[in-house]
Amino acid sequence: MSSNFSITEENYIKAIYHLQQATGSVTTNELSASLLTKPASVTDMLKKLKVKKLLHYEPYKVFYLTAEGKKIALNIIRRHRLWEFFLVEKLAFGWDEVHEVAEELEHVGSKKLVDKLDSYLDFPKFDPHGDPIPDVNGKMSIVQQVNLTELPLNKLAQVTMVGSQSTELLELLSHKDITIGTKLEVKKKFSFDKSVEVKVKNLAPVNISEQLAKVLFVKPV
Amino acid sequence: MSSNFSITEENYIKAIYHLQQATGSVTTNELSASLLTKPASVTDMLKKLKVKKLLHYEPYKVFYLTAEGKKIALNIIRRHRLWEFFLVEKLAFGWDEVHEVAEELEHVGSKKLVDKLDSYLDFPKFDPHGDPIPDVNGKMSIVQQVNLTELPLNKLAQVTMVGSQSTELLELLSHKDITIGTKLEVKKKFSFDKSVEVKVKNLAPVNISEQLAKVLFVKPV
DNA sequence: AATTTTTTTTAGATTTGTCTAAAAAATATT
DNA sequence: AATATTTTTTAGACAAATCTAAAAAAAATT
Repeated sequence: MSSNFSITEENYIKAIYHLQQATGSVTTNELSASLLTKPASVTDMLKKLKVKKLLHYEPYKVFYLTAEGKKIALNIIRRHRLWEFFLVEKLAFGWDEVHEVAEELEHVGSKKLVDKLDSYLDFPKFDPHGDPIPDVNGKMSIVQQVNLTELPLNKLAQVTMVGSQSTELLELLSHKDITIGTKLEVKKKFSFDKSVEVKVKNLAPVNISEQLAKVLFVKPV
Repeated sequence: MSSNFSITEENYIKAIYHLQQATGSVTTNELSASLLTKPASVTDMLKKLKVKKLLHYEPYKVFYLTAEGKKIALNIIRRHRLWEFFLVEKLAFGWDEVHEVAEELEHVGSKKLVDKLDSYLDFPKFDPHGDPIPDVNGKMSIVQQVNLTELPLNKLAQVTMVGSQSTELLELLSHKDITIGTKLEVKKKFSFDKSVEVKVKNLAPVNISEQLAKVLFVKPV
C-alpha cells in the first residue's frame, strides 16, 4: 500500500500544492510554467488527478487539491525535506547543493524508510533552507518569520528561510556569507532603490538589493 | 553527466550482469524470466542496449555486456549494496527487509551522493548479505567462501553470503537463528537426503536440508 | 455589445516500455 | 536428413506522458 503514484504524478501534486499556497488555487498556465511543460500536457494530467480524486477540477476553471491530494503532497514534501536534512547533516552536502538530489530521493515511497529516516535524524522540524518538515501525520511547525524588508532597524534576527532554490541566488548568498541561521541586523534602509544595509556578525556592513531582501526571511531573536 | 539511463534500462543492465556471472552470457528467455517480462519485450531492449554500445548482441545469439555495460552494471550494484548497508547499519532495518527499498534507492544516480554515502559509511566492503560492494572504480573484494555443502566436518566457519533474497528463505533462516556472520560447524552429513547437521554457537544442533545448504556460503575462520 | 486577445482544451502524433500473435531461426527428435 | 519443438524475433497494438496545431471558452478591450 505504498505510494501508488508515478513520479510524474507526484511532481504535479507537489507543484500544485506549492502554487496553491499563495492564493488557494492554481491555473493551467501557472502549473505548466512551474513544471516546464506545455499547457496541453497539464490538462491531460489534471483530468487524471481528478479521476483519482486528488484534485478539484472543472474544465476552464481554476483547480486545487482535495484533502486526499493535500495529504499526499505533504508526504512528498516530508520526504523531500527529510532527505535534504540528511544530505546536509550526515553527508556534509552544502545546503545549496541538496535540492536536485532530494528531488530524486523524494520519490522513494517506502513509509518504513521515511519514518526510520525521520527517527534516525531525530525528528527534525526544519530543513536546511528553513522550511518546516511535515511530521508523520502531515503536521508542520510554523515559524513566526518576517520578510527581511519588514524587519525593523537595529533588531537582531536570524535567517530562517530562503524563498527560492535557484543556483544564482544561492551563489550570491554564499558570496555574501549569508546562510540559514546567520544572525544579522538591518542598519539602514535606502528609499531610492529599496536596498538595505545589513550588518552580519562583526563584519563590515553589506548592501542587500530589494530583489534579494524579498526572498530572505528572518526570525527576530 | 550523471546516469543517462532510464530505470528500466538500469534494471535490464543489472539483470544481465548477474545472469552472465554464471556462464559468461545470457539468453533472451533467461532474462525475460528474471525480469518477469515477455521475451518480445526483452528483444526490444536488447536492440536498444546494443545501439548504446552496452551490449554485445546479434539476433538469435546469446548476448553479454560490453566493458562499458559492465562498468555501468557495477555502478548500479555499488549503489544498491551501499544503500543496503546504510539501511541496516544506520536505519536499523533487518537485513532481510532491505532489498526492495534498495531496489528503488539504487536508481538515484548522483555520483556525489553515492561517493559521500560511501565515505559516510566508512567505505564498507560487504553488504548485509555478504555480497561485495564495488568501490568507486568498480573493484570489489573477493571472499574465499565455499558452499556449506563443501565445508568439511568440524571446521568452524562464518556465514558470509546467502544466495537468494526470497522472503521464504529469509524467514527460514531467521527461524533457525542463522544470519550473516553466524559462526557454525558441520557436525554430520547424511547421504540419504544430503542434509547436514550444523551446530550454531552453543545451541542444540539443527538440521539443514540440501536445498538450504546450497544457498548458504561460509568462510572458514 | 462586439471584437480581439489570452487561456484552456481537444485532436492527433511521438516516445518508451510493454503486450499478443504470428513468423523465422535454431535446436532437438525421430 | 527430415520433421517437430523450442527459442527468438517481428509486426502491430496499447498505456503513460509528452508534444504541436487547431478549436473552444473566458477575459480583456474597444
